[in-house]
Amino acid sequence: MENDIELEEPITKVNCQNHLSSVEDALYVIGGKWKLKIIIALQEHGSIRFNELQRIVAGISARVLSNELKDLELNGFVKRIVHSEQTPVVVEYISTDYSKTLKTVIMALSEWGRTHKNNIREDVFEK
Amino acid sequence: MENDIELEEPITKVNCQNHLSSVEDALYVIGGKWKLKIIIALQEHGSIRFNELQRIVAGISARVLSNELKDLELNGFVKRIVHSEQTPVVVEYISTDYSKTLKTVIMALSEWGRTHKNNIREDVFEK
DNA sequence: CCGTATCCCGATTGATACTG
DNA sequence: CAGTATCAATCGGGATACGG
Repeated sequence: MENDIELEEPITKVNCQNHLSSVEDALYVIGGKWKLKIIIALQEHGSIRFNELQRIVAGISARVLSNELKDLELNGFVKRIVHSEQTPVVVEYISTDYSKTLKTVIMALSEWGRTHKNNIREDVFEK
Repeated sequence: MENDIELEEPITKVNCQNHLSSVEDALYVIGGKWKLKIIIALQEHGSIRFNELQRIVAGISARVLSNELKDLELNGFVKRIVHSEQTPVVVEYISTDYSKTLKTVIMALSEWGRTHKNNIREDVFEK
């Protein structure tokens, strides 16, 4: 990165690396097929049990859901609460305050996905 | 379209399915390890050639980059321009206007990733 | 009911080499 | 330079079965 500095857009190139790096960091934590969907389900349902969650996040298997929940718990998005006083044991999952910081991300993605779907239905494929 | 006042339960469940569905649609197109990063690089560099792009999007292989670019072109995020008058052939990739609609998504993700990284560096893991 | 443990398959990807 | 071809390896994830 030495000789192609044209002084045209020096800041842009820095911004690019910043964005790339930050987006990469974000995707590392919330990327993948399921994580955001689980977070959304958790946020909007308040408290959910395992099987209910599996029903809401359509298509996910118990094994994958279990693994994803562990990941999300480690990263502070989910709290796992065990009611061991009951039998059989009841386990609830709730979203944490930290997961609320994803609100703008989720809104942006949701909004974009919605309009994109409409665009496709209309005429994206006709030039 | 509607007010975002936090209501109680009934609307929430509908919103959940809406969000889940929309986010799913979004991730279908821009999900995965590379797509957003390629879009970012393209947006901020204006016009890039293949090998330059491969350098910027660190870690991507030529094969994967080639496939991703085809996908992105099909979905209207990238335009491929071939200058066949030159030898060897020069190919540039530029981002389309449609990819600009992702601006808020990228900003939200980038911003979140940045603060998340800072949080981790500090004390997220100590309660 | 709430998961975990295996097994296993197909898709994704990295490395390398090669072509126009 | 701009990719493509091929192969090997990895990995996410489904199916199933089982234990607490």
